[in-house]
Amino acid sequence: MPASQPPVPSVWVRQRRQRERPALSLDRIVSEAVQLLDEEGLEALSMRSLGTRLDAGATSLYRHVANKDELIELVVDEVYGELRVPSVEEAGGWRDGLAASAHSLRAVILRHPWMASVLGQVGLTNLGPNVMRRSEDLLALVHSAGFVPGEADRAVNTVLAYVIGVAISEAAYLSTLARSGRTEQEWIDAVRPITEQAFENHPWMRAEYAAKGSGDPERVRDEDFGYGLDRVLDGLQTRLASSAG
Amino acid sequence: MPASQPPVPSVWVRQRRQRERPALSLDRIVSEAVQLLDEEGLEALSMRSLGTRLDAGATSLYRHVANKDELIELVVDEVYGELRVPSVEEAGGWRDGLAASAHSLRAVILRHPWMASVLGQVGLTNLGPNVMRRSEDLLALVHSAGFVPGEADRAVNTVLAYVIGVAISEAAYLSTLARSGRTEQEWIDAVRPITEQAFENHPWMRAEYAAKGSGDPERVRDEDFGYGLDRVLDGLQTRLASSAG
DNA sequence: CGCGGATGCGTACAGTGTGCGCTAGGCTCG
DNA sequence: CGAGCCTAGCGCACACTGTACGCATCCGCG
Repeated sequence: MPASQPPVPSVWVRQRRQRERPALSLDRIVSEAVQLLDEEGLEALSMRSLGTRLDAGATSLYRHVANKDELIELVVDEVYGELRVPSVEEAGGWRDGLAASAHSLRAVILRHPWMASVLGQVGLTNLGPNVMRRSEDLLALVHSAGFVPGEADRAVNTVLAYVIGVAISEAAYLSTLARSGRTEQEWIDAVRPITEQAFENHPWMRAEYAAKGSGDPERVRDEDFGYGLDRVLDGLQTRLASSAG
Repeated sequence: MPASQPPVPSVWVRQRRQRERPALSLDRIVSEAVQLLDEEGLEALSMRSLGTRLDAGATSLYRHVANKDELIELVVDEVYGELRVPSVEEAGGWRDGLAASAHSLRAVILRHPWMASVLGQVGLTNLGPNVMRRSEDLLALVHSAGFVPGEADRAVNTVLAYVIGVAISEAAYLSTLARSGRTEQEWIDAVRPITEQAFENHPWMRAEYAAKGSGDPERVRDEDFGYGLDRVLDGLQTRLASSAG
């Protein structure tokens, strides 16, 4: 018998059933990971910190997850589950349905800004069960609009790509903002001199900057997003009209 | 005098001017970092590995760069410098000019697939000198189309968001493909049974999959990208027509 | 010739993902 | 009821990360 012994070898001392919380499980791991990411951001997620939150050792997680990358794939799919895709009937038309889905996806990503840093790392996002469900619903939506198989997924992907492109930039901005610990207004004030100096030789940018004015930044982002989304949906509608005629 | 001495204290032994390569400089650091990233991917970039490539110690880099995040900001801006934005005259119209810029941006990101993982982390991409130059050119382009200040940047951002959304997904896919060490066809064959089983309860997805057929995957991606880009540009054109009328 | 500022580097520290082999509890089979 | 196995969990160890600190060296100036 090796040298290590419990301090006092007695039944009364031996700690039994110390886990009052339910045992480790994939679900518990994934949902705790999402919470940790939401609260403390991507770089705060380590196997050790996640283990601690679950009253477990770091390496215990590896009984349920092959490695950290796999954990992240699971987390991404979990979050995609929050996406809401209405049926044509609920939405009252394919266009409103697509618009609602787009707004929902943007909201999901902004609710979990770390998604921005992670979306570019995950290869086969498309195979997760939640992602597949939502994709199926989106395809049904655009099919009802009149897009035929072979074109329907192109239509869906056009909208998704736009939303992801916008949301990733926004999320990256909001993440650095959060890390800075300042309010958005403080941040803007701090950056203003730098940007204005950078506009020195860029008259068009200065003009845009001036035209945008000093409204509520969040409202500006919302409206900018809506503007582009309308253009994308217009483009799809044009396509439908011309191929139907 | 402390204990450490050169092995043989003599002028003839002392190594002098051992650096034949030019001294460390920001430019050299950034461009070597881009090369390293292109050749070995994002997770191969460490301060130590980059230092070694430059015949320098890891910590020497910190004389030129505040930290790794700043290095990455610089690298991103450097790569954005590869973007080509034609003038209206060169392109023969705003629409072709925007399309060419979009194709160029996609090509840049696919040439440097690690950009996908990094775009979501970099906050103020917009302040880099190269990014600002390209943005200014893009604004000039859409202004020539008839977009007024306050709307021009929305038009530009709509296109950019679409391109970034598409390219990020593609780049993430291509990165995992590269890491797998297989050819794309091998990869597709390996994944096929999984996807087909996943399509079990997803008839629309199966229909799309079938309609897409088994063409050259790269060509399919190119055409898919072109399809969405046409829709986005259509949407912008519609907007121009209606606001002009 | 001397000196001061810039540049590079060696060491060190805290923290990372994860492979390996042990332990102990719950299950099944005799 | 007992024996054995299966598995979840854990402690340790390893190679590696970003980077703070202080010393050594060099270049250009007076």
